[in-house]
Amino acid sequence: MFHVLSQCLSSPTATLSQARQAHALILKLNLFSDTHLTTTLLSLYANTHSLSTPQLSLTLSSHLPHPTLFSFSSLIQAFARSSHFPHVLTAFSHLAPRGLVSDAFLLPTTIKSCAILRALNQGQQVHAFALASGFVLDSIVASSLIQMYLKCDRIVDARKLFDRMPERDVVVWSAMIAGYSRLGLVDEARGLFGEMRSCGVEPNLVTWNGMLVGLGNNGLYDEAVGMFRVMLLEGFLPDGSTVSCVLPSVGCLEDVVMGSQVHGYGIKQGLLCDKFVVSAMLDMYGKCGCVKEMSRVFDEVEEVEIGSLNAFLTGLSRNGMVDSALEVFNRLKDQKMELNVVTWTSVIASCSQNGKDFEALELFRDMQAYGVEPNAVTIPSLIPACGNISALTHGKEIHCFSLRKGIFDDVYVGSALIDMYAKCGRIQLARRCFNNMLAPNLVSWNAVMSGYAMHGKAKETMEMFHMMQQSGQKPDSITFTCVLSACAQNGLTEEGWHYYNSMSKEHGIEPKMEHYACMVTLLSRVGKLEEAYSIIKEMPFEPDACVWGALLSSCRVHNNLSLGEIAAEKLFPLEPANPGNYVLLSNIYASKGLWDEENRIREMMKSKGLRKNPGYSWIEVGHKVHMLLAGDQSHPQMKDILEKLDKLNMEMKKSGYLPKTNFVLQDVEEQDKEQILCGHSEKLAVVLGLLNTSPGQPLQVIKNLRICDDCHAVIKAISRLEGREIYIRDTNRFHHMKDGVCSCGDFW
DNA sequence: TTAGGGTTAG
Repeated sequence: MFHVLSQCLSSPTATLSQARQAHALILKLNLFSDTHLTTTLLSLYANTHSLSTPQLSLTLSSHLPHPTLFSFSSLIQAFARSSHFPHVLTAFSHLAPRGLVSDAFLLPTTIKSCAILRALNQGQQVHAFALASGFVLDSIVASSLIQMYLKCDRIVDARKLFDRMPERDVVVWSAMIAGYSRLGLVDEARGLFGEMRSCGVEPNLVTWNGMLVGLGNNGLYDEAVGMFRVMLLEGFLPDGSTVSCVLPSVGCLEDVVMGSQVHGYGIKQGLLCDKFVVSAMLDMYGKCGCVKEMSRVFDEVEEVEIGSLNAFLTGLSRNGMVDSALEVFNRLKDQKMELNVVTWTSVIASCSQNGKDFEALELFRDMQAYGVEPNAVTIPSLIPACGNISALTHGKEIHCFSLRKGIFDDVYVGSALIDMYAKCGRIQLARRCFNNMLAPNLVSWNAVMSGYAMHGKAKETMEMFHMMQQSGQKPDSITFTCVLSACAQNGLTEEGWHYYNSMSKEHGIEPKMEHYACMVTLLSRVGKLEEAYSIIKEMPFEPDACVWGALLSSCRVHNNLSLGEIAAEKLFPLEPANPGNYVLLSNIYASKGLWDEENRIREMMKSKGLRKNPGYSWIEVGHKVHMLLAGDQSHPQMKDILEKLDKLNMEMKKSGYLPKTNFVLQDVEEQDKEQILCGHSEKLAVVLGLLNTSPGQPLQVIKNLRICDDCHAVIKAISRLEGREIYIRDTNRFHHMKDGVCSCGDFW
């Protein structure tokens, strides 16, 4: 019976139910005193993943009265093989109380379990034992300990052990190099690599791979690819690991030639059955913009693996093919493929980055319905969607969600929240998020400054700029875009020039297109149109549409025809299909009563098949975001909206409001002009908000075009008449209206 | 019978 049981339990095909039957038999026949049999039973339980750590402890103490070191060894190896690392540690901890002393062979497996579990404390205990027993002199024990310290981010402890080793083989050198690489300490890794060779130890594939990862992960793409070439020259044959280590760098350099060579090599060596190689290849082609090659790699894969799918989806959306990405995603979801958090996050990010904000919010709900837990990457990928559509309620919910999940000191989440609150009109909340951050980075500083700039708060933007420098954070070119645009919002020419001049002089940052665009806006808005034009003429590179657009738009504000025509002449070829530019020029003609010229531009638009971009606005009421189109009658509450607007108009007229009909630049009767003004989407959205929210509640509206003068005046009046704070975000900035006054001071 | 390396989401 004993023999049969033993054989049955040792069989590699033994199942859980067989283990249970054997267990029952062992109990019945009182065979628990046999160490070998009991150990085999426990190992089988371990392999079938059906024993919890407390159960194990209990079983060990009650049923293994006289175990030997051998029974523990085989048990520990079995647990490690079946990835039951906590069991390894439990079993190891049962040695000492039984008077058993571990041998050198048992230590590496135990230490590795500590490393995998990041169990530093237990690892240190094993280290103490290794020191006391002298096993630390064993090179395999020492390299396990080094690895354990590296996994626990204790590089100094690892290095101490490394330096004390009497002899160092290629394994331990490789481990140290990879450890430094992973922590971003590339100089140290490079140093060790050289030192190793001068000590006469030749690197192997693992050593090279460790270096390649370190270089690539730290942005040293050129050096990574260079090292890869050296490696080939020295006669090393890259394996799958090497290929997936170097491909990310090839992708970041967009080096298609190298990429295709590696691809060819991979095919020849049969490496494309390796999932890491496939996803790295997809990622590389995606980054290089080679959608066709990427799709071919994906199509040729026999079985779609989750990592490759994720790389493929990201590659598609990186190349603007969001719809294709969603189609592939939906198809595989319907085929019941198991999608993970990376897949969901990837499609959420591509939606929120490509104007599919509502879809992003829906995907976030779906992923949870599918039982996939959002993580610290999902949250900052989703938050921009709320900012984009000013969905404050949704944004706050996601903020709460992240707090509930314990994700609050993440710098990406923090920065995304700052941006979201600023875009939803709540600049104070944005600032509070910034103040709560433990370690704001450049992106966080830029987010809060861009928030202030967007709200026209130049003083606060400049204050933050100085605080940032005091904190030791260096500005980048985006920081200056924020500062300059804040100056432009407020017509602060002197300050604008000061910061503009300091860019290259004090910070070594050369002005880019957007900085010129800010300066042109700043100068031209305050009426210094000629000065703005001189800046354009002195630019060291060809101005783009933003620069000319800024000039044309100010020419429209100041009705400057001659410069407006110059700007338009440059702008039209750059953006032949942008109706806004034609509208600006035709409006300048209209404002001067030059109806023939105005007509000519309208005809030009018509012949190009262009129509004026329809104006629309969004407003969030409760959980629903409503979209209103200018002049659109389809909203179910439209009758009530127009009635309310009529009433408000009457009240405004009583208090002296005159419709600013010069902003209806069409050759129509005054009465009709007034009618057209009433249909502007931002007004409709504000009134919809008034009708559906309780008195005193603030309203926020976003508009896809710039707010017109009349809407600005009317909504200011509404804020006073109705006692509401109203936030309007147009393409340019925020208008915070309260008690009949706007935060922009009527300058925009 | 024990030690070292890899891809994909912000």
